Amino acid sequence: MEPHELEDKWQKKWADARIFEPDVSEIRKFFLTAAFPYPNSPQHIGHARTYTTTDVYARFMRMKGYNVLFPMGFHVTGTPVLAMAKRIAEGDKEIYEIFKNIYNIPEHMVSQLNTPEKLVDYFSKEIELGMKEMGFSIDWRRKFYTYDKMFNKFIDWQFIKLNEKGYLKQGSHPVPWCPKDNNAVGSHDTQGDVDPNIDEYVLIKFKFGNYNLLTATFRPETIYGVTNLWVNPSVNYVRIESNGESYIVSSDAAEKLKHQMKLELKEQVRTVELIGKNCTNPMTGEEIPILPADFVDPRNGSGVVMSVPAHAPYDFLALRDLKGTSFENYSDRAVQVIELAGYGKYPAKEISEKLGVADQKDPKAKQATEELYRAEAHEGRMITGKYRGEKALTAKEKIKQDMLAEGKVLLMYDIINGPVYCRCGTMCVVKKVEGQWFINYGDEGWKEQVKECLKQVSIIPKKTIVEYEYTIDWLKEKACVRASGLGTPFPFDRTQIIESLSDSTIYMAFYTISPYLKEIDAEKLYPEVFDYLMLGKGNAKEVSTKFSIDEQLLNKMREELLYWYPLDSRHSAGDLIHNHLTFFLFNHVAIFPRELWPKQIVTNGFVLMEGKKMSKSMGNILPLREAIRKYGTDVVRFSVVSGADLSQDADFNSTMAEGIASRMNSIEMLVKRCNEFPLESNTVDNWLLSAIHKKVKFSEEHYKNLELRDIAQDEFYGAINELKWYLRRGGKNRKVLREYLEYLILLLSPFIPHFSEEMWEKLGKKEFVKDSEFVSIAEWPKHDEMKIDTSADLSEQLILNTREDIDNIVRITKMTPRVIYIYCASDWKRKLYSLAYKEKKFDVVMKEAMKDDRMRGTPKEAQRVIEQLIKNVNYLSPTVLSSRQEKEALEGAKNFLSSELNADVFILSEDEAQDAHSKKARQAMPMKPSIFIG
RNA sequence: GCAGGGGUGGCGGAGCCUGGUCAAACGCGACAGACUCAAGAUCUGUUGGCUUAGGCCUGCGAGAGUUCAAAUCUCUCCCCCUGCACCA
Repeated sequence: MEPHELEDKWQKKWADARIFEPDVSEIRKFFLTAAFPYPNSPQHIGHARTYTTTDVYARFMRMKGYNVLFPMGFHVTGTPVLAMAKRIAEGDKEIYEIFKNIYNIPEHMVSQLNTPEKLVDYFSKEIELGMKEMGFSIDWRRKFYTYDKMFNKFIDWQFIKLNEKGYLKQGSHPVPWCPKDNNAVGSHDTQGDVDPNIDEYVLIKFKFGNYNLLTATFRPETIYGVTNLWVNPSVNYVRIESNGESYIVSSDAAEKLKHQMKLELKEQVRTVELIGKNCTNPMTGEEIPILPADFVDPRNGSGVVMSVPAHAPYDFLALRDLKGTSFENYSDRAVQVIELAGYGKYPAKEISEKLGVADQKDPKAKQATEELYRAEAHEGRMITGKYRGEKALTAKEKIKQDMLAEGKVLLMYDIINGPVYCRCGTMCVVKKVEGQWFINYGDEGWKEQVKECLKQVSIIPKKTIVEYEYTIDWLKEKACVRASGLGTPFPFDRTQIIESLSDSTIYMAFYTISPYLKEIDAEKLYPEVFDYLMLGKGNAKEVSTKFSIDEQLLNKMREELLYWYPLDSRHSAGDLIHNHLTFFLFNHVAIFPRELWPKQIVTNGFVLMEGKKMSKSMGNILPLREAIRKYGTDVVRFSVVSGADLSQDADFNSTMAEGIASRMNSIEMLVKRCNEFPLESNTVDNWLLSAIHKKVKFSEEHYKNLELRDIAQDEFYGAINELKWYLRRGGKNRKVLREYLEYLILLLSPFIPHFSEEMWEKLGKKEFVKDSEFVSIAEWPKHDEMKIDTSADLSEQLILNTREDIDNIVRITKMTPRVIYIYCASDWKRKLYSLAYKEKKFDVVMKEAMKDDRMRGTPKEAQRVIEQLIKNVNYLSPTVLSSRQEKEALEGAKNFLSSELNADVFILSEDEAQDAHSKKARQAMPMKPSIFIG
């Protein structure tokens, strides 16, 4: 059967039997969720990693006997789809190209996706189909969209709760802004998808007559070393008035400052009115000149720069460049502010000369600046001013605060990776938004509780715990609303929309009640209703009467929540630790009682495509549904989760995918043929049974810890190799094979469920494990300790070693063996082996050995054997076969060896060796028989 | 800068927490052989160097140390990747 027929067949059967639609029951539950998708593009194989990991886990837990709930919804909050719909409506070429070439959506379809709703509808359906084709065991009855009315009411309630706790606050906040669109811009709003980076300049007021020149700097601590100011003669400067004061800045800066403070634009100021005149350093009171420099960029900061030639290479260079002009007499002045090991009094000069920087236009000036700034900030110490002796970095902050308090400076935000342009073509600025709402993740008491919570959450992989700890410490106020976007209006200012990372923190609880909420008019979902449903406040009767909602329904929902919550496992890619997953903890701690806090978080790495990161620009995105069509669901499932350890990136490539398919094929052949095998037993039978029971024994732990890669290695690739070896060794026992396969299919079922169902069906009535209509809900097998057979394992190991040794000899001697004698070591050597394993010391073993009559007879030989054993004392295994067992094992493999090597094989014990062989035979050691090739 | 993750055979990638069975799992690639008219697929073997008896040597970013013994532990250094927010 074609993979796709097979997939359809089982997906349909599962759906018909509703085996993934759990309800409240007596059975112990397991509730797990994966981060829901944002439907602004088709999902690719990378998205499938998290969901497949979750699904494998869900399927495993289901087989372990849990009532498992794995729901899914769609996150349609925020601005990207808005921006996308707008671009489509406007006929933006670039987006049409992306849709056509990368998403494979025909052009006539694209033009219809011109509203956010249509886009969401299109992509969410596409994604849902993909998830269904992947065979994810999702309960689709619980699906919702975050712009559903009922969800809005839920989020409304959440924010009312946060406010009650005092976790919401208002303040001002700088955001990247498009002055034309009058809107905040994210990376998806900018040309080339650039993410604007905002940094803070300190604007220092230098008194100039009745005005102030405003210089912009990142290094206010160098104020003590200012020798002059710089203005660019070819730039337009203007006078502005704000807060009763008058300032001079570049006209570009004035435009930007408009968005950050109230100001009036006054007259132009010609640079000739400035250059050569003096102004006053507000810190030192010193009079300093205003000089011309070309490096000053009017678009950066204020367009006026303070010159600190001792520490700023540009300033030193610009001064030096004045030589030969009328300002020549200013050209060699420097005041040292910071002391730095390895530098003298004039670090900027020293580094510029060291690097051979020609002038202020030389690109090397930038390098010199970066190098010196880094060193000084990190290791430099103040040698002047109030904070003399302190580190430059700490002094910087203190000096800034002091001057702020004294009214000597203003602050200005600027985009430091600019200029960044909005898609509309306008250059973005920074706007200081007043009255911005925040969730105060900086609240110390809250942080403490979250840390408490973290202690009781099982974090997988363990090593990511530090990242959560770090994030909890580092989080501060998080702006939680935006002026536009899809989602829930903010309850305390309905003109604002709650942004997407803030409305997705406790939605897991919503799944428990979402199917029932659909029966209620959303308008009735007042906060008190959720108080009851989520927190058990009040009682169903009251709520029912007050809001005319069916009491039974309320009880039912409360019951669902209490049954499913807390969440047993949360899954996402590792990049969300720094925001979503930590917010998730914060919000649960804030809103829910301790017993409903999450139990586990699992994060995973990404998927690479043929070794490279998938990206639109590389054009190497493999859409999930295309991958399914090409390789089949189970192959895709297997590839994305088994290619790497959980936290590492997995590589998807076609050779690997084909390899998986061909191995599945091998298993299928055996399943089909296994009943044709005779019942003939062979010494290798016990080994195969031992192997499968070991797998059963150890795979459970791997599944629990989501060590999916190990499962793939041991249970899939390992099984193939074992089966191959079994057949090669002449194994052909129908029962043994069936037993192996029945267990194996159970172990593989969470990974490759469609294939497993088919094999489960093909195997027919089970003879060794408990049967079930679907392997997907079959009982997880238990191993039989009795069948784990150490001596069978050792025997097989012995045969393998012997085979390899013979190969080695043949290869080195280049002879064609016609007859092979294998001599097994005597039992007295095995006694020494066990002694050596136990005692590990030569003299102890030797002493013990001499108590034995046989060995006392030939002390030299005993000594030689002990020496050898002690030499490799750490390689010895705890148990060892007896001479008889060894001979039996080899005897059982005689035909195998004989036919593989095309030679007559004789198995003897070393005592039976004669003549020329006897010397060689004496070298036999336990588990390493001596070999004589003739 | 801060935080996190890495540097292992031609490549991907285990192992390193709990030092010895590590010339290093597993896979890919390459080479040789079988099958085939041939190619592909498949199967068998080889794939650091030396070696006519299962052995020896060199090796896991660089350097130093601890140890009988280090890819594995400690220290120093170099290099690479990711994140740093209001954005899903």
